[in-house]
Amino acid sequence: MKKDVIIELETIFKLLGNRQRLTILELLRERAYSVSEIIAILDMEQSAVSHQLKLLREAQLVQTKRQGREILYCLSDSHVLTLLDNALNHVSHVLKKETHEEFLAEEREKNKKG
Amino acid sequence: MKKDVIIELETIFKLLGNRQRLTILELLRERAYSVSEIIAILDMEQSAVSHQLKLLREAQLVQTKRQGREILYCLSDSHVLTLLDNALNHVSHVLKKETHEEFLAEEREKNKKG
DNA sequence: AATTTATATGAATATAAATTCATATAAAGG
DNA sequence: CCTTTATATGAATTTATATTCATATAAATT
Repeated sequence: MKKDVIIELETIFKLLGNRQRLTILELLRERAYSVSEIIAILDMEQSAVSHQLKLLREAQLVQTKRQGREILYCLSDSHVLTLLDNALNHVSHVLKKETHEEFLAEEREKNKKG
Repeated sequence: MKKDVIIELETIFKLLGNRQRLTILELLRERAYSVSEIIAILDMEQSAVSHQLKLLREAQLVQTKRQGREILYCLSDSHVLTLLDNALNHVSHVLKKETHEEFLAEEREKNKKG
């Protein structure tokens, strides 16, 4: 695989690897929301949300359009949705076996014994 | 979406959001490789590879089995492959429009003017 | 059982990313 | 055109992640 593709993959996964951004994307699955709505619904700091949205925008994961005073954010395309869904598949698969929490608990046990 | 699912998603995407780990996973798509093979092929530090493999193992993205002196690593399941493929779809979609590099160049231009 | 080879781990340091705070911009409404 | 409201940005700080180095472990070979 070419290096620039790896870099692009890294970029997009890095973006998705953040709770705040995931939560925002998850919200935007539903419909478009304005920044202030996002802030209110997800109870996050204005500046933090704005910074995160900027990153998502730059990576073309979300799009904006102005509506009066507000700026509406929505998902750019269905690829992102598919990506999230597939990740969910994997996650539920992993969760069925054992949760990350259980795993970490086991690790702690091992360390005590060892 | 439940919080623990978001956390799991975060965990997996965070893992995938790293060039070294992506490159390792990409290699393991082909077949199983021993740690020393991975080190040689990808020209990475032994310790770095070992640390990354540990993370991938803990997240159940890869599995191991001993073969004589060596330890073979392979992908755990097809979910990971699907995930990578979907991400690639998105990436090629984004790359068609414009590369990240071009985008950043544009941003720089904007900043000069503004 | 001592040595070699392959891999893993811990801890320190370096680097990158997130958060916060202050401030800027830009459109809308008076 | 001045003020308010909504959002964005820059820079400093905090926090998380990666890298490196030294060392540990564990199986295989002698």
